[in-house]
Amino acid sequence: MTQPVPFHLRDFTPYLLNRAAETTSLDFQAHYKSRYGMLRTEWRVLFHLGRYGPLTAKAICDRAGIHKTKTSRAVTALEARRFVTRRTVEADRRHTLLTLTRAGAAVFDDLSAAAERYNAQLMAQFTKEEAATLRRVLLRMAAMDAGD
Amino acid sequence: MTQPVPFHLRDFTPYLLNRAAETTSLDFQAHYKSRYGMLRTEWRVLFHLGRYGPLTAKAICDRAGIHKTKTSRAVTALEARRFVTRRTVEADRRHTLLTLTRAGAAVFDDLSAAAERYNAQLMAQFTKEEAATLRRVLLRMAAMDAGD
DNA sequence: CGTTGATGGTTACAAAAACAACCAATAGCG
DNA sequence: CGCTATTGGTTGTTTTTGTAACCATCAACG
Repeated sequence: MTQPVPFHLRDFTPYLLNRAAETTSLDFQAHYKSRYGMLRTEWRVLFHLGRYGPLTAKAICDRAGIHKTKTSRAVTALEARRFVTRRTVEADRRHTLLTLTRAGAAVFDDLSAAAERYNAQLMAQFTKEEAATLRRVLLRMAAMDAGD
Repeated sequence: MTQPVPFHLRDFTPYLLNRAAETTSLDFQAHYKSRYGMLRTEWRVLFHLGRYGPLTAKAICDRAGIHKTKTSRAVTALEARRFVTRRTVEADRRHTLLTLTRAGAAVFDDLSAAAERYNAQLMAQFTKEEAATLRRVLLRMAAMDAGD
């Protein structure tokens, strides 16, 4: 019972997205993995903290779409490397505010610059219109209408 | 040392790709996971076999970009559920040719139809041009110029 | 106030993936 | 032939992730 016009895997968007995501992430991984021994989740958390200021773990979860256990472990690892510090919010002792240390901020500067360069180089092969369309479509698909 | 014009995570393509890939994959996962208890890799392997005929494990690895250990284990699982059969190629006994059973083919038909529907629904919110651009850009990024 | 229910966050355990070592079969070459 | 290198594939072991249960703190309502 094969379909009349079987559709190719190349036309299945989730598959394409996964392949492209994997390829580009693996490429960029070299930066944070070899230089700083970080995992992807740790890099994401670090980026959020560096870019969007001190945040609670919950805020990172919401903005970055990372599960709270993953975030918790990433923060533990980042803290062990002395890239972030935790501080309990006295007004509501359930929250802990996360801040980058000076060392963490330096890593963020280095990596975010590398990310920007990588991104520029990656997108250089496409036209402005293609890049704009890609961004718009992906944002919509990821339901990233607000925040990140 | 914050950058003069810090760039947003929303502009970092690998991040967007990961978010979109995760969102769509999680959506579609419901189909093969709840109905057939399959894992993503298993679904991918099954799809390749259903769509592109009997293949060796190596061929699947190359075409689908899946590591050989993952493929091996996926095949073992699919065989246990009697969705595929292995047959050693006598001309070169290192190869084993994988084929879908009737049951496996039925699952493929069901799931590929579901995939096509899901994809159509996902892309319905975009214009033809957007969809075409997305496909072209993703194929290029994933370096999927040949095969899948 | 006191009890119930959220909420932010961590920890314990199970599932899956990454990585490396391994085995059997074959190709290539002296 | 016989030795070494390569190839297709599997298995073992360690990391990483997912899932669920848990703890502490606070909000809300009687």
